[in-house]
Formats: sequence, structure tokens, C-alpha cells
Amino acid sequence: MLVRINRTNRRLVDGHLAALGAERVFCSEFNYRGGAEIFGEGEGAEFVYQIISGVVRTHKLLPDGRRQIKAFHLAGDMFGLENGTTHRFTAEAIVGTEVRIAGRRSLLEVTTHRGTEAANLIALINQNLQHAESHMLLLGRKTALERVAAFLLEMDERLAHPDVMILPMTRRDIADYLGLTIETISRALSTLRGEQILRFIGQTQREVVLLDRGRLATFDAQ
Amino acid sequence: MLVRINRTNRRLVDGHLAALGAERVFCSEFNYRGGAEIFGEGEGAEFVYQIISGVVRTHKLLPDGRRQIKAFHLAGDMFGLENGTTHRFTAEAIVGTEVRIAGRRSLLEVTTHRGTEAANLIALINQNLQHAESHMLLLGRKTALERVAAFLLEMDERLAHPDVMILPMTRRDIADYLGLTIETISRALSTLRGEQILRFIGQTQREVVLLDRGRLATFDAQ
DNA sequence: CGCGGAGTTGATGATCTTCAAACATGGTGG
DNA sequence: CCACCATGTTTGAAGATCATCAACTCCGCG
Repeated sequence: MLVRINRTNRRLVDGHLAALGAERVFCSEFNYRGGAEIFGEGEGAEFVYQIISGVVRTHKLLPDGRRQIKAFHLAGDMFGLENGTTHRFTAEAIVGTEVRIAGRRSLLEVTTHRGTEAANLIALINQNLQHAESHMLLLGRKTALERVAAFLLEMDERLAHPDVMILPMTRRDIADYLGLTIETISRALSTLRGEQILRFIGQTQREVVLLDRGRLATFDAQ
Repeated sequence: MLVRINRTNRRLVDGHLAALGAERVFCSEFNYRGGAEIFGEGEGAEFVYQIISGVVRTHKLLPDGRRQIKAFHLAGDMFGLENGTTHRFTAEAIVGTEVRIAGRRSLLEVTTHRGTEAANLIALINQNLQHAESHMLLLGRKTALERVAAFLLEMDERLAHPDVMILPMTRRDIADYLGLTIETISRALSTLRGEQILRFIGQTQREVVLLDRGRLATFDAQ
């Protein structure tokens, strides 16, 4: 998986990318060999890409090597557009691939200085996208215990780390969120309780105290 | 899960929704009881919602009742914003919930008549979101055979139903896309071949002929 | 009090993974 | 030219994880 970039030419092109960023977006073209990395997770998101020909895969990795591919991108598809300044995925060419590249900043700024409404809207949809993407990794590659740990950490985070976390949803809701069954949820919670990572308040089993958030995080992958 | 909507009042409010659609978006407020359906999958997407207080879940259902919850929405969260005219999810209040509502058309048209670039950008991100959402259902609730059938149908669709479908990715790529192992992919393909639904051309096992797309679709759920 | 909904726990079972072996292909170098 | 090796794929056997089935508790409520 060596990175081998063959720059071919730089010229203004039209197409979907141009339609997005309008005429002032400068587009150039690149070629990647099969197996080449186009950008890596965590790298700065300088460019947005559109495939002229070839196939690209975008994926996330867990530290132990488990991989979740988010999508395969074919000719005409765009990828690499992020809300923030870093890529949330790694993109690799599967076969020899030609891409068209536009600067991200010019593209997003087009909308920004046209008014904050559009920018806010894009940020909002992008948040949803980001959440869906990380949930795909959870559903595709995490174990039951990892999923439950991730769920508890997500809720704790979103509820601003309360002393007592009151879960508004049933075990069935949690199960259907995490792609498991209610019994598996219950067993995972019992395991975490046995590990002294959490305890329940009252009889309802919906009020949770996280006793050790750090150790809980080690139960989640990454 | 009866639908019990208690309309409380209608008045102009400020907040994130207003920030999105600017001042001219008319916002009203509604109350839902726990268990109430706010909108259903497939219904027209007339409104966008922001939670004032309470909790909402959004989910997709398979015909046999398997459910995948996409997200839990808490106070401050927005949901129900779709690219097309219909909702891709069902939204239900988990507990008593107050929401702020804005008309979708006014909100999206704000960006549209400000320039097509922003609208194109939003459409693009929304496509990614839509794909991620349906993939979450696949990863959370579909069996191995259903996933492979769905994958073949997706590729067939995106390659415009070719006579011979040339898969550019390895079995490992397919496995990591579908949240399975290469052996399971291989076994599922062999099963489908045994069912006379597909056959391989040549020795490479990457060139597939779909012999019965209709029957293949029955192997996928929904 | 009885009933239903929600949750836990145990026993069993199915699906999918892991481990292993075999085979084909394609490239490399003697 | 062919041995050789890495990569990719299929298939079988064994094993682990999670699902299913079932029993039980707890609670709220008419």
C-alpha cells in the first residue's frame, strides 16, 4: 500500500466538482495506482475529489486492525469532503484511478460568505453524517461489550457527564440501536457492573452511575 | 405506539432552527407524549424538528419487524431534515417531548435561491448520509446472505446492470464493507451460485453474471 | 390481587468466525 | 522455461459469540 502519486496535468475542467464550487474552483487531475493511499484518516482535508475513472474505497480502522469500509466510490462519485479540517476516513485507490481535485477551502468558503444559513445547514447534515459513519464502524466491527461501552460513553458525553445518568430508553431501544438483543445488552451491563465500572441506582435499572469512565473507555475499541 | 399530538402553541422563536433558516422561517412548538410517532418512514417531509426537551429515536424497519435505530436525539438536537420530499426514517418520542418545528421548504429554499452551489453541496452530503443510513440497517440487522445479496444488487445498480459485472474489489474489501469475513463472503456467493442466481466467468472469481436479479432481491431483506 | 411491561439470568442453539488445508494465478528470478 | 512465493479464493471442521427460548423477579396499575 505504498503511496505513489503520478501527477499528470493541471487544468481547469468542468463537471460536478465545478458545479459545486462554481467556476472559481481550480480543478486539477491526478492518477493513483491500485493500492495507493489518496489520503489518510486524521490528515488535513485540503482537497475534495471526484473520480474520473477507477474505484476508491474509504475506510476506518480500529487499533487492532479491524477495518470498516464505508463505501466504494465509482466514476463520477465524489469523496473526501469533510466538515472539519481533517479526514475522518482513509481513502485508497483499489485499481488505477484518475481523480479530479478541488481545494476544499475554496469550495466551502463559497457557501460561507454567501450567508451563514447554508453553512449552518451543511454543518448540521455533516454532524449527522459523522455520527452515522462512526456508528457504521460500531455495527460492523465491534463486539457486544464494546458496543455497550461505546453507548454508555456516548450518552455520558451527550448528557454532559452527570453524576447519575438517567437513560430514557428501554433495553430494546438500546439493543436496536446497537444491533444486538435485549438479553445481550443486559448481560453486558451486568458484566460492567461486576467489573465495578458502573452501578444502578434504585430498582428501575435506568439510572446508572459511571464509577470509572477511564476503565469503561478501555472496554470500547479505540 | 399511538399518535397523540398535543398542539400547544404557535409562535415565532429563536434558536438554532432560526439560525439555519434565518428570520423568515416560521417556527411553532409542539408536544408529544412518550411513545408518540412524530413522523413515519415514507411520509412527506414537510417539517424539520428541533428538540426543546425530551428524547426522540429515529429508526428504520425491515418488513419482518427487525429494527435499526439510527440515533437518539436529545435536547438541542435537530432531526427530520431530508434531501428528498419523504422521510427516510420514523421518528418517535421516547418520553414526553417538546419540539420546535420549521417548514422544510422555506428552509431548503433559503439556500437554493441563494445559489445552486450550496444546494448542490447539500445534496451531495445528503447522498452520503442516505447511503450511510441504509448501510447501518444492513450492518445492524441483516444476515450474511442478505448483506451479500444487497451488495451485489448495489453494485449491479451502480454499474448500470451490466451483462458481466466486474468486481474491482477483493473478497476482503467486500467483507470489511459488509462487516463479515472473507470466508463468509465466499460461502454466501457459493450459495447464490448453487441457487443458479449468479455464475462466475473465467477463473478469477471477480467477474459475475447475475442470472436472476428478481430472485436475488428476495434474498435481501426489503 | 392479578396482569402486563421491563429487566435479569440460565440453558440451548444457530450463525458466523477462526483455524486449516487446498488450489489457482501471477510475478520474480535462477 | 519453470521453480518458487505471495496473494486471492474456496471449502471443511471446530469453536466462540451472540440469539433464542424460557423462567423468574420487580414494579406499577387497574
